[in-house]
Amino acid sequence: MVSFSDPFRLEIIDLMMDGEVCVCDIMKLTKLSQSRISYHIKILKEAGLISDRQEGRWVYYSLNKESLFLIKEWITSLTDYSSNRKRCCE
Amino acid sequence: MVSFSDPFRLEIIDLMMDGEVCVCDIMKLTKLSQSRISYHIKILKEAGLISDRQEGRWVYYSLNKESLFLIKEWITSLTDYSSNRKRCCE
DNA sequence: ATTATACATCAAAATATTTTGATGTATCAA
DNA sequence: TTGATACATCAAAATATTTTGATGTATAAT
Repeated sequence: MVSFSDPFRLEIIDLMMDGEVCVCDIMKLTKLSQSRISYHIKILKEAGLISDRQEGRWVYYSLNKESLFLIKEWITSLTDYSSNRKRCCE
Repeated sequence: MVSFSDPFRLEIIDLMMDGEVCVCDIMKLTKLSQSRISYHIKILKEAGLISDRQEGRWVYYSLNKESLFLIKEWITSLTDYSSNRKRCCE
């Protein structure tokens, strides 16, 4: 969740919408430097948001649908639970 | 989205799960200082994630279900769009 | 009117994150 | 085996966020 906290990471996530991308794809599409992209990729990966698959010299990254689903479930739980606490500071 | 980026904000959000809370509630439940809480509240508010309602000296905060729903929709759009891009760097 | 409570805001300090540029590793092609 | 490509990693610098403690504002109780 905390790894959503950077606008460039959101951009990278958006790029993965329509499938796998490699760092070089992201470079071309965003004009970010390679090490900068690798840095953000690493954070997304550590958060479990993306998966990787190596193929020769390339590493293909894609969204981890399962972890995105878990986040949706968390958000749902936030709003579905309902009570009517009114008082405060008693 | 970017405002989810702090663990204390996530904690505050969780406290709002079961309804309205005031800053003093959050103080008691988290042991964070008042100004610290106000700071995070402000960020959540600016992001549209929470709504506020004043009642006398108290300000009651609650989750903005609509904005949470929009985030869920965004996440859904990330995973629902599907193609089979395979090539890279051509 | 005075005091207390609830919360907001501010500037400075503390801390954390991000960016950069260099270097490292693995794979592949010639 | 040499050189090029794709990407990872690192340390230092740049930048951004967060925390703290003080002060400010509004409401309400005495």
